[in-house]
Amino acid sequence: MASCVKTERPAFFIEKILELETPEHFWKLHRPWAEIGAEKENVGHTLSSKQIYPPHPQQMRPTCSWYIGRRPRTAFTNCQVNVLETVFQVNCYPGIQLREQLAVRLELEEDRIQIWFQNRRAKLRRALRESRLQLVQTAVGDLGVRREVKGHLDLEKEEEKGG
Amino acid sequence: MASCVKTERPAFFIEKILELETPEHFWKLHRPWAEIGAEKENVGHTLSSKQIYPPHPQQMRPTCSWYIGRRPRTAFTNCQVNVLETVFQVNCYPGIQLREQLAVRLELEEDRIQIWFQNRRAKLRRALRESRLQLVQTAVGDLGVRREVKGHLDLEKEEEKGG
DNA sequence: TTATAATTTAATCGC
DNA sequence: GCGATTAAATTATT
Repeated sequence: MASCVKTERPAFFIEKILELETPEHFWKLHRPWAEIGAEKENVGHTLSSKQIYPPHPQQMRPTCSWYIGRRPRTAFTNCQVNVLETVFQVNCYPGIQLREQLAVRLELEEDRIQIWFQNRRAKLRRALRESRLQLVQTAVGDLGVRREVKGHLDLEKEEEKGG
Repeated sequence: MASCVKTERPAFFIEKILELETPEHFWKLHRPWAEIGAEKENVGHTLSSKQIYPPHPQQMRPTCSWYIGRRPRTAFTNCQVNVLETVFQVNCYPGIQLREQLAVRLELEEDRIQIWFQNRRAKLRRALRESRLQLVQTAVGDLGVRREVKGHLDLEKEEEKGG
């Protein structure tokens, strides 16, 4: 890409820097839920904040995604979603305090709440964008239809003349 | 579901939940992106001039103008990132001079470079913080394991005695 | 397949 | 400059 073409410039300081080896990153971000040995015994009741354990104690295959390092997908209940949606209608930017309260009430981690609102806002933005786009498109379409109609009428006139 | 049972706590009035109590929050409620639907034309995106964005009003919570005026996300090429990472390994606080040089070489604005290094440092800090945390947690976990093991051993002794 | 939870990271805000 | 947070873009799961 253009960004990477070598220029004819004399050696910059950067060139020296760039000649150094690039040791790849050896640390991964810490993913507590990916730790195998760190299961908790009290799986029955959640609300243990920040202490995460494999969601499916049965399957311990190392091929599982939680093993690989991704947090297992949270399945919100209808009820939880209802509450979140209701709050969202009034305040789609809940502060930390509200998020914590929601976390307690819904028995979720505060992180899940925050992510939920982020994704929810993205969804709203997407919807608005699409509806705006559709508005434009229908407007343009209307223009096209009118032109077509006008063309047809003109053509009919011509035909009348010609006939 | 358990998440939704009503608790007996009366002190959970909706105003607090929705953060309506603080007038400061009131004006930021539920009004994102809808107000001014100004779709801006797709910017050239590479070396576009610096001031195409509305200046940020004095105090800005997440509000609509803040969203609308947001700079379109820069998509760095792999090559650009590689160079930046390489430089970062040597100097994660590049001065203005080095940043300008990088900007020229990578065909980016110097601002993008600066932001990149800021974010990169934040990432590094986060990683270090979390790896430290993990160290502590595994240490604590080890303690727990040792206690458990000791308990088991004690129990075995007891059983031996009893049998 | 779609919807959406989760991840990564560029950009923004307040300090 | 840093911490926190956001949006954008993407990945991946159910």
